[in-house]
Amino acid sequence: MSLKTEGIIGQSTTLRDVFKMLEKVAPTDSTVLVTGESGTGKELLVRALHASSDRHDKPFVPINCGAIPKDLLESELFGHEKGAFTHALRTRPGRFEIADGGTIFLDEIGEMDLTLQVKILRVLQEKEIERVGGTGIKKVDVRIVAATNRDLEAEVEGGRFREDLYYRLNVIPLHLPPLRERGGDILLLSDYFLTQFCRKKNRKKLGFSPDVEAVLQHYPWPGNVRELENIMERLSILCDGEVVQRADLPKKILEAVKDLPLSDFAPAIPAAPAAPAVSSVGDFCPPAEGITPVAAMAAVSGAGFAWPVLNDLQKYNMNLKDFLDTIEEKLLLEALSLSAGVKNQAAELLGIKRTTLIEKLKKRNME
Amino acid sequence: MSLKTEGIIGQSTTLRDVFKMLEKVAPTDSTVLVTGESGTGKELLVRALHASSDRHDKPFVPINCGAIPKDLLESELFGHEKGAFTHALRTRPGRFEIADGGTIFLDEIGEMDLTLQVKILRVLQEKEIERVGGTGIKKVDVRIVAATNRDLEAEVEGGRFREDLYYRLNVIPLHLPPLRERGGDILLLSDYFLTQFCRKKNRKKLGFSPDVEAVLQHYPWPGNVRELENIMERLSILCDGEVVQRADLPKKILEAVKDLPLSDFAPAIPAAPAAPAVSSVGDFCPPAEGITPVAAMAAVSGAGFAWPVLNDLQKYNMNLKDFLDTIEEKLLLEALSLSAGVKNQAAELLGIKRTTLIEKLKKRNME
DNA sequence: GACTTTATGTCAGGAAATTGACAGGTCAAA
DNA sequence: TTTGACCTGTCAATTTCCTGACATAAAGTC
Repeated sequence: MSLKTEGIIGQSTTLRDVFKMLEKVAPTDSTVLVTGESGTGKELLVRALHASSDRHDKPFVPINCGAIPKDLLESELFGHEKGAFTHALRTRPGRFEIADGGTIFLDEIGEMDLTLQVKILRVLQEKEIERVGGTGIKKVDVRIVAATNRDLEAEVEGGRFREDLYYRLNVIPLHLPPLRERGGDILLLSDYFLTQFCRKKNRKKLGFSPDVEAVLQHYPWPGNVRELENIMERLSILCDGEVVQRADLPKKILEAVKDLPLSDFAPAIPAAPAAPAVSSVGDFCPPAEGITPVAAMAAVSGAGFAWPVLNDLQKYNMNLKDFLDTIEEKLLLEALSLSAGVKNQAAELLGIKRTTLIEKLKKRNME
Repeated sequence: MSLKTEGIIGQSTTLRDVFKMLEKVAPTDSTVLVTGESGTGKELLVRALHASSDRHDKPFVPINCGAIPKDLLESELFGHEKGAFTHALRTRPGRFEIADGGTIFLDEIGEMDLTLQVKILRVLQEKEIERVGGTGIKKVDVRIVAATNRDLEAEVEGGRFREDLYYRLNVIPLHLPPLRERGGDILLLSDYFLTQFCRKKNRKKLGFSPDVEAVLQHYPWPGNVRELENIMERLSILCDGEVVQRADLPKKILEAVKDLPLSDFAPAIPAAPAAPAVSSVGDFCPPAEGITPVAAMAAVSGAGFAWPVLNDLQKYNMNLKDFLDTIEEKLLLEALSLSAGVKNQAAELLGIKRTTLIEKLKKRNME
């Protein structure tokens, strides 16, 4: 089966195909390795995988291995006992424990330390973990899904990634091609995101004029899905009519496709026949329903994270500054919690200087 | 019927009762007026009302009349034609048009200008609107729900609110008593919010120790539901075990109830028997399901707005500064769009000085 | 004990954000 | 034509924020 799967996934070029495969793979509990450029929506895909698996009502625990300082990552994954290291003030469970019964998503696994790789391997083989400074081992039932935008085979060659771990992870490889190679998906995704944003902003659903569709399909989307999502949000704010016109698109995009004649109405690549959940039946954005492949994506809506809107700000009777300050405070708190109170590490998590963190805390009389 | 409703609503003291009434009122399309202190969850209630009405798949359009500068409010509600006033660069539809078929929620209606009140009255009576500087009138089918924390009768007395509008709005009055008068709801809500936050953070569901329950019920909650929500989020971050202990609570709360003996385990007010959707059956936070009264609330989950978490930040590979900057930029854009490009008004919307807005735009090379 | 690593707080200089004051443009009504 | 009500941008003074440098403490290693 794994061979067959490999073949199909390898050839698939549209999101629909990927999701079809997803449905087959989802219930199997196999380890999955997702590859693809930055911004191709790997997390989106994995969330959909989890949502359509039998584990869907258990935790989905994503962790970005590249974003967490490596000295923190181990205790983050496996937890630690009180006093395991300096300032390990209290015992806290690791992500594997939290994910027990569900799915853990190891994003950017290519960035992971060689020493930690061994421990991941152990979880894969023995299904058990040990906390940092821990006394005993604990059985866990976790499905592991990993993702990377590096070429892992090359990393193995270069000795930066353990070969045995690579083969353990790579049971089911899923490749997410960059958006520019998935012409048929572009309109599907554009419509999906635009609909989402319109709903969030309580706006009428927007449509695309034919030449906008052509432009969207010819633009190379260097930022992949992330960029597309961004553009769609922008349109949901800035576009005035009920149909997005060529002039509404950002200059950057129009520049990039300016060789495309305005009269070129016919989309070069026919749009994949949209699944019902996405096609525009009603005048407004209906709540996502059904469990079709594309709906699986809708089900994980917000996977791209819903950025705050002005309305949220008004709801709390805040001005811009207070609002941003509040968000900042919440993030400070969370970072401190994650690092068990170690300011040094909390600062690193937030990507700010330690002294800056201290200043921010002082300003707020925190701790 | 309206009389009977009034009576029951007037007497109800728990959320369950209010939601029961909601179910009766929701399908009727009557105009509803919600009263209650700031932070009692008026918007939450109204969203639930909309969600359980026949209009649930049409737009729900909230607008905070108090937060929007009054010269903007009219064009915001009714839209405007191109050139209707200085810098009305383009024609844009008003919220009433956007809400067509659905529900519009006029929050803080007590703050509304007398002149605008007349126009609202007209919508109520004639079901038609006219854009600012508009050429013709347009029929709309919108359910109007209003809310205020002022004493509208007193406002009418004082001539600050039109009596005719008051009676038109006040067909079905719903009063949301402050949290401190709804002892039985406190645990229900606490559990609900805590569950929500745990799910968002991929954490195991947390429980309360008996004396924590007692404390929560005795604390006067001056900030009402908003404050409670805030505390629950804090706990979902800071609490380490699987059960919230007395020591986990903020000092402020412990101070306020310090006269309560530690041994007073028995909750003074018995918790309302929790509906299934909220009671903790599984170990983890299951997705909300069902359409019971309390589930109506769960259905509008996120009504309190999901604040960003560290995970979102990592997902975008951003540091704290970039993240906040991005949010800021999105809000700037939206404010500018809402004010049709008038920086003066956009600044007011954001609660910042006009010059500050200009600087921020300049920094980003926007427009 | 010497050395390394990792944590901590303080502080001052420079960078950046915010704001009030100024100067001016446009439009419509008087 | 003048007046008032808007809007606009610029600029310099003030305030706030960020960071690098310094001084120190606790723990582990050789």
